[in-house]
Amino acid sequence: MLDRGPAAMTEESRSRYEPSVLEPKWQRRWDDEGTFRAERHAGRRKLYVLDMFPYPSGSGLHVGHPEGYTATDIVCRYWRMRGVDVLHPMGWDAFGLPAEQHAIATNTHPRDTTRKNIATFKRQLKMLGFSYDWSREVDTTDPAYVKWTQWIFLKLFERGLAYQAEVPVNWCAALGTVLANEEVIDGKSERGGHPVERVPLRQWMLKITAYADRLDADLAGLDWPDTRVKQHHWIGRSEGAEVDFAVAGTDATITVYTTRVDTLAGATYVVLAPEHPLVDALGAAPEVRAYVDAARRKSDFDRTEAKTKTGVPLGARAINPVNGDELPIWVADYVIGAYGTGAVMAVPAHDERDHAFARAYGLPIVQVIAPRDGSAVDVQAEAYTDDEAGVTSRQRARVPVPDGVPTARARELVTAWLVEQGKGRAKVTYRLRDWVFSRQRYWGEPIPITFPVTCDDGDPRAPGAKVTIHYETPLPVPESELPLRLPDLEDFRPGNDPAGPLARAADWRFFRKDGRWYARETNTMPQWAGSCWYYLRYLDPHNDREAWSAKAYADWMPVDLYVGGAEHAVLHLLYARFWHKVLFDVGAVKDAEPFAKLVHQGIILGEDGQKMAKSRGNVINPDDVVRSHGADALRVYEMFMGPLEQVKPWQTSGIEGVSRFLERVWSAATGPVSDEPSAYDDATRRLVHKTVKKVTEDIEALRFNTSISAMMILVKHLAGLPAVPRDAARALALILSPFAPHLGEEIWERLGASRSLAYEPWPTFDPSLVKDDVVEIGVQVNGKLRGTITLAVDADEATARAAAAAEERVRTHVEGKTVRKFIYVKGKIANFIVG
RNA sequence: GGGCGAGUGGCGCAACGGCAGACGCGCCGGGCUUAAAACCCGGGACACACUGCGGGUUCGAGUCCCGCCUCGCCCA
Repeated sequence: MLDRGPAAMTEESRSRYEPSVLEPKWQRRWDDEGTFRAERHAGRRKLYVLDMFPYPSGSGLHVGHPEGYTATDIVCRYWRMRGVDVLHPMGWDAFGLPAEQHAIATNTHPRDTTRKNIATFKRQLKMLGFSYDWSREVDTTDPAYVKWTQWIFLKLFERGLAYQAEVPVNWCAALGTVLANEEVIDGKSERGGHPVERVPLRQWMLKITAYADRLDADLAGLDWPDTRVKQHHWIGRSEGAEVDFAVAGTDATITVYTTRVDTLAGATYVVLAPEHPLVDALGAAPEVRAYVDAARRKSDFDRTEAKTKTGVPLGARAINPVNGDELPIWVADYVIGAYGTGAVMAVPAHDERDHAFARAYGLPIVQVIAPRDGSAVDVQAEAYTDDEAGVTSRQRARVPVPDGVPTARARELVTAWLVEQGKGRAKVTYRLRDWVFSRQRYWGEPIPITFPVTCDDGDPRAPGAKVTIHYETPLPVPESELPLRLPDLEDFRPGNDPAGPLARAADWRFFRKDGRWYARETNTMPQWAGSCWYYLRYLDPHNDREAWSAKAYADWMPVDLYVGGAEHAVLHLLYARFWHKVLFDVGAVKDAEPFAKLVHQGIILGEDGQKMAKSRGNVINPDDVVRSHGADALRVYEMFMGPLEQVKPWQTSGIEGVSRFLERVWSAATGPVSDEPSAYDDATRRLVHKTVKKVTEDIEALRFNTSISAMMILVKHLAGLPAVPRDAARALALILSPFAPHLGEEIWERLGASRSLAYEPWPTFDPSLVKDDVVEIGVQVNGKLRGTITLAVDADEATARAAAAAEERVRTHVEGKTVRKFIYVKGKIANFIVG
């Protein structure tokens, strides 16, 4: 390995490549000179290149972070050299559970932990030489930032998009906290295995469903990978109908939602969720009570994923509006109360789940759809679910649907009939649910809402005071009072009060205004909140009068390139788009969409091909790699591993290869350099131009691995020359600099420059030098390669044919046969078709 | 079960429908060296076969189309 001892200053080692010396030197220079401060210049193009900002965890940077960050850095450095104004900022997504848990475990304030972690992350990112404009750094936990997150919440609140609702949550009494669905396994807490109950809890909700259509439709205009499709599925728009079933002998009505109203005539029973209000009214039998109680203890996941669906008959009957059939009403927990209407019509002939349930409980199966091609199906044995190929059959109902109508058309007819009869209506539903926006946690943005309080004893802060908080009357905190800061708590534990730890800060929670008492909301925002709009704060990070100015917005938005992990494909990217659209409606932003182009970097696996994890002991630490090989080597290696979007395993031997390449660059560019025109021979000149072309095109297409391979070829050639032409060395320094910026700068300086190359014009290539005059092409006989010939790139067909025919191995395959056809593609191939 | 993506040397991976395996790793041989490391040079030939499997389109398919298998991610 490289010797980094004091011997570094000896005469002999002066010309050695020492990243540990030159990398900090250039980082300091960029800092001191403010090289990467983003500024707009009249008449120039702009480019906003955004990285997903990290959560500053205690374990520091991971080798996965520099992958996307190096890619965007290359793009930024390249376009700056092409004369484009570039905005490339970085910040911290610093609220969140890990810091809070660490705080609980070590009894340190999350603010201190967060500050320390940010310092570590920042040191590590600087060590890698990324060209961020650090003057725009944002921290989601900074009160100056929280102020505007809260301001956006108030905008949502004003527009009726933030509301309170009783939502069943996973409450674990033993842990004294609410758990996420992923934290509940088999009705027990993931940690500790304590029982978890579904209890309704007052929550803040964001009405993202109001934007479902726009979020779906606007995906079409985005230059995004398959993430677009994922979001489309996640939103899950479906067009269906609500159908009203009267309950026989009562005034009650059961409304069901279905996407297959064409099968309505085939409904043979109706199922209510255990939570459905009619269950209490219709089913007093003890076995119904017991069933409903048992269902209450199961999670939605367990209920819908259970292999065998269970249910109990209620005894009551519902009337099918389409044909007057009386259908038994069942209660089954695979129907979820919070979904749709909490009731479904069951058509066992044409739905697999209903079919299984009908078979299990001996319910009738009636076919009303058949294959268009007339082939027979046995719905008693198996549900016939093909919607595309189905047509109505034996509907035997009063609706105007004859047999043989395609299902889609049948839905229109049945829906129209229901509307006419006042027994149903068309309805669009979404898989997307409204967003539960509150957390019963300490380390998050306080929700800027207060509630009136009535308190018999005068001061609600007094221990044991009898306090009524009027949650039904939420009042926004005035904008002038933002930011609403977190109180300093000693104890961050989520106590046995589902209202969260902030409820214990009585002095913070209760306050008096104009002689009346009020209580603050004690829920905090989820970690997503800060990341929903950080890309906007970068535009104008120090503005204390508004979240960002209109001018700053016009200068840089929208984001031209957004790079980050695919794990955020749905939630973060959907939430951010939602907020952006709300801000659009508020008039605060001018584009319907924030992120024009999106790329997900592939994750880096450990050397064993497994996901990196401390428990597997296969984690590569960037600090170690920089210490042993330097930041430039880490950057170049991560880009050389393979395509950016691909999942790739780390190979320590691979980074050694890249290190060798950088050393060869160093010795070629710092060895003998010639200004003699004769030293710049034609072959070298052509190779330089070809390499410039390849690297230019590859950077624009984000194909970094192949541009590095092209530079390796160039360097190998230059290293074999007695003296490297200065212009060739300068070109190399420039095209290498986005990848290995420290090395690029150092060579550039040693070649005689006095200024950073960060804004040096990107080298151009001469198309005539890139094209070879003479090429070697393959010669095939009947499509099989039989030899190669060398000829002028634009040689005509006759010349090519003569040369090809003269080739020894070609001749032996052609001789004695009739050439029926000769195919010649200039510069590509020659092919004899013989018969 | 559904959606999307990917299968190419020992490994990471290259190949506008046109000489498959660029570049790197590893391996083998050689040079330098007393020796080793580092470094430098060279090699993986010829014919046949060959880009997960089976079909198809084409003068020509790793690449396009159809079916299948395996793996990965997301959803259920």
